Amino acid sequence: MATIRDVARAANVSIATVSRVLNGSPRLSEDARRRVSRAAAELDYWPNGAARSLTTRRAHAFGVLLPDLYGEFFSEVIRGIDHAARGEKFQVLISSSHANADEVVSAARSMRGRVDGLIVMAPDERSAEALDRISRRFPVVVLNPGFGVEECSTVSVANFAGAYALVGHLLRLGHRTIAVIKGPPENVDAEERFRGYKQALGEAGVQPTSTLEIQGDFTELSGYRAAPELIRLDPRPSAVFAANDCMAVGLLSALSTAGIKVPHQMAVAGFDDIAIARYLTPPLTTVHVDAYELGARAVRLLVSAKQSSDPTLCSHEVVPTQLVVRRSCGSTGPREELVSEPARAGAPEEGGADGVLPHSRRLES
Amino acid sequence: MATIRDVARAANVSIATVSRVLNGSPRLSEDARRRVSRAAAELDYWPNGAARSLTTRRAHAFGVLLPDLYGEFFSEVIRGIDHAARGEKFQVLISSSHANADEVVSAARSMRGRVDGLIVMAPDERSAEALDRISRRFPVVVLNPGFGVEECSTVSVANFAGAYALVGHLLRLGHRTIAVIKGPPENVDAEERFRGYKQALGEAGVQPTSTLEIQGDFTELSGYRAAPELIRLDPRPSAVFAANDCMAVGLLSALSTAGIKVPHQMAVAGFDDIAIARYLTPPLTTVHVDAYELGARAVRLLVSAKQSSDPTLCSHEVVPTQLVVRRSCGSTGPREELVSEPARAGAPEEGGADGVLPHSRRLES
DNA sequence: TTGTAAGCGTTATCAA
DNA sequence: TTGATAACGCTTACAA
Repeated sequence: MATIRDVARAANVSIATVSRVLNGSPRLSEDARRRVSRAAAELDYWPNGAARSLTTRRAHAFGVLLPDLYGEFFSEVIRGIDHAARGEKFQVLISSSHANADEVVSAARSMRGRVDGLIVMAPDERSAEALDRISRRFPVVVLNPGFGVEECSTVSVANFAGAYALVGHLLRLGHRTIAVIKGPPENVDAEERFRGYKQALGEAGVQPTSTLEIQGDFTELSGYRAAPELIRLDPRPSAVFAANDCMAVGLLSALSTAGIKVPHQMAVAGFDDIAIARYLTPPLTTVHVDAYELGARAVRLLVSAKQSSDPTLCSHEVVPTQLVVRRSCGSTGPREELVSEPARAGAPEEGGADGVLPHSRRLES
Repeated sequence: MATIRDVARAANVSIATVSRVLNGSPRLSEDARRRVSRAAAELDYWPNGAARSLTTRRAHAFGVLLPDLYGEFFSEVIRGIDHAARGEKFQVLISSSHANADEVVSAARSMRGRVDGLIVMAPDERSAEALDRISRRFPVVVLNPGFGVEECSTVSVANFAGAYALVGHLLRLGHRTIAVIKGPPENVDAEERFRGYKQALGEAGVQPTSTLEIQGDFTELSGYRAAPELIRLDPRPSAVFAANDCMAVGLLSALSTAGIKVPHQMAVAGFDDIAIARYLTPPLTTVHVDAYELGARAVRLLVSAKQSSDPTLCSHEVVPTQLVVRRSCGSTGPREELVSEPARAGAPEEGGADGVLPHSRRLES
């Protein structure tokens, strides 16, 4: 493989000149420029990125550390990151499946010298110390941390506000006995969504009832299993808020088997707005989480941190969620205004598929 | 940031010794080992990857070049790659949204020195020359190439076999007038699926009828628009093979609106087995494409190429597809044996969601 | 068993 | 405007 030395030799100049030409430095004779360009093209010279980043101390790359890569959420986050990074001419180094804080640190460690910054999604609440260690060496943006993060920037999902808005919607539809299927106990998203639920009920003057709070774990199965419990309740809830769409899917399936009509006998709402939500029977009212935006903002934060005068300064952003009203909760008196969903950010135009898809209404929260 | 020199100074040894200890070289005094480990820990020394790969000439990373990152297919490919790479202690450098061959080459170029091999999905058929250029500098595995690739290894999806098996299934169900909604004209997956369709019909002695071959473009909308055409046909087809699931979704939606019962009045089948396929009404019979495996195999190929005696030797693998029988095509006489779907490779256990999901039958092809 | 020193392929700082 | 040459931080002969 040709190196800068080979090009220099072929062009009959020094390696310094080759470097200058290739990096577009001013103050170069047209002659040198021509000779170097020609030699580089002839040898099909590809500069070595490792050598370059060793001297310049920048890698033109971001690292991404995730607990998992499974499911739409993570793939959308990645897509947002990739897209934004590409716009900034940065590459993306991915490392996923980190089950605990130690793995995150070791992955970050192995990226030393290869990335200019890190986007991290912490696997659990005990990662605070890990983040601290990492952020001493890299600019770091933490995605949706579930704990207080001081030393680095964060981008979070508006879980609380989303749940609050959704339950508010249910209340406005006239529901007063609203059950909830909670997410896993230690999960921060789950906790925030539950807080939003409580808050909305509290403000509406609805008494909290612990029997209406069913423990789930974000799986379809746990939603399925919640059904008999819900049906048995007295008074039976007229609406159920599943803390994520997967559980709503399981619940709908079980209710359908049990012959309970949705939304007439029981309204069902979810959270996340996964792809299948609109194809369910009935289409699921839920809260849209913009994972793409989460990733894209993280990149922007990282870029602006590098350019700012005080790189240690950190900001905390919250990506808003959107209430997506479909048919699983019925409608308020008069027919609702139907608004088609906007295309996903950065998604390829799907040629007016709007005409095909179930309509829905969106409200930012 | 501490460098190897700082560690050497603190441990009172030479940098060579530090390097040896950190890389686990044998023939070292316990004393040196202890002192170096201690100093490294104390300084929280993180080796510089760029420097390391500059000297060792290996980066412990693979590059991934994709046309897009949108949709389940690509995210599953990435997941397969990431998972397999992690098993081999390799990192993954991603670059997507390449619209043409030039962009692919320039992305590959920018990865020089930073990766040990490349997994490439070519954006179009004119990429052959680009691949040639790239494979002169890296070991390359091409994902699902639509053209003959000699100079590097490939992993492909069994599009032909999948379509052949699916149409065979329709024929066995007694269908003789089977329409097809084709994919975009230049698309290789689309072509292969169409070939499989033709072949199956041909072998069954069914005359090809050009009016049964409707042009689509893989979008939901094109499937939707195919419906009136199909309904108007005389004789009306008793089954339709949509060359991908998106088009099947659009078609189902249109047929439902038109009041045509699926599968009784018209059977519908798709290809890809996207996540929503099993949630459609009725659940869609389709062909499962294992994108995860596609990615994972690419990594394995790359790894084995590096270890083989002749790294220029290349192999061509085909990932089999699976016929997934759900309810959109009806059933053969006696009730079909119902077999639940296996978990996705490498996916987290979803705790027996089998009980919740629509059942389906799978056959490898 | 350890240290010295020569790279790896760039960029950047001097002089010229 | 150009060319030597010294970094950058590491690994690895080769010597000791």
